[in-house]
Amino acid sequence: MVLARIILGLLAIAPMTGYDLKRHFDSTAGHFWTADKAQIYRTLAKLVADGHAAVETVAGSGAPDRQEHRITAAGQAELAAWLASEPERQTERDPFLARVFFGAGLDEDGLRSLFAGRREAVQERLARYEQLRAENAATDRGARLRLLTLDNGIAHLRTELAWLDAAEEELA
Amino acid sequence: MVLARIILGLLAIAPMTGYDLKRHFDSTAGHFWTADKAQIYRTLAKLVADGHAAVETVAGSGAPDRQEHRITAAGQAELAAWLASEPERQTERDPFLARVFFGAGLDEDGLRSLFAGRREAVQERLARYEQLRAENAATDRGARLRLLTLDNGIAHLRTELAWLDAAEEELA
DNA sequence: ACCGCCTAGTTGACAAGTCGACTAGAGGAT
DNA sequence: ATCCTCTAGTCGACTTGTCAACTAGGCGGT
Repeated sequence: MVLARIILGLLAIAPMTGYDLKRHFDSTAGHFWTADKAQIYRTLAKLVADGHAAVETVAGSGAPDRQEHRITAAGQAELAAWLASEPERQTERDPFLARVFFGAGLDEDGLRSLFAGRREAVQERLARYEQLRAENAATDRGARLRLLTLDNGIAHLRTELAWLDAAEEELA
Repeated sequence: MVLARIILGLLAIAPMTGYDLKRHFDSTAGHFWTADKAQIYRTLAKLVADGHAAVETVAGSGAPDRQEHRITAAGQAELAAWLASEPERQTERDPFLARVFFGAGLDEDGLRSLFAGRREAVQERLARYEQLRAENAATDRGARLRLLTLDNGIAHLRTELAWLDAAEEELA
């Protein structure tokens, strides 16, 4: 389960609650993984059950109590083993491209709005990533690697925009 | 369920068996969707149950009998409705980038082989896509749209290679 | 004669992910 | 006073996807 390893990785950066993790998946880690909060909490429980993480309840001042999870030595070993293992093969799944692939079933207007919607979504994402990019500096090797993945996202979003330009021109 | 719509779309191009569909997901449609054969057969059964597709057993000459599925009028309507509906938002999930994100947990050699493996996988894919691209001509609007999605894959793979160059140089 | 591969499909057990509802207190706005 | 949002977490039902095993006949090679 990749999610479990990613959570371990995040816990290795700093101890966190499920809520914190969810925010990471919605921001800093969002460009390479997404996760439902129910799934996050269940995975955290499993990590604790497996001895890869430990919980500590921290009384919240004002806010609810926090269930802080921190990675254990066993978790650290597990994370290292995963990093060194054979990468899982990626399963491409892009519903937008699927729609384009069958786009012959749409009229000109339908296609146009399909592309327009994509363009908007991509631009929005790109703006977010560039913002993030500007806010962070590559202080050490870890930060540099994390920024590299963000640069990867940015590069692909730009490629997508360029492809949209070409596609719309070809269909015009 | 996106898979059901994609299968409908493929059946709209030509009647097919589950086996044929699997081959499509492993080749022509592989750059935007993948599917397990068990899932394909179950989805086909559901499409038939919903009246979106009809089965016809064709005696195989030599080979086993073929369960040819063809799209029905109701299926065609369903497909058209999906194409015109709001696109589902994409869930980015890239285990390779996840590994890079936590790459600080790897030594120089580990990182190098991670990138090298990715480069190899990307180059292989790119070669396959370019082969496919060369084999197909844009005869009509449908074919042109299908080729556009392939071009999308090619563009992103090239971007990935360029990013790998930059990343390896930065880490060198 | 036997092995392995291709076509074609089925089944069961599981793993992973999604959705919505629900609890609960604090703080801010109307 | 009431409502909304944020933080924090839990639960159940459900959908989707994955893995491995299994059937079964035909074809080609050794």
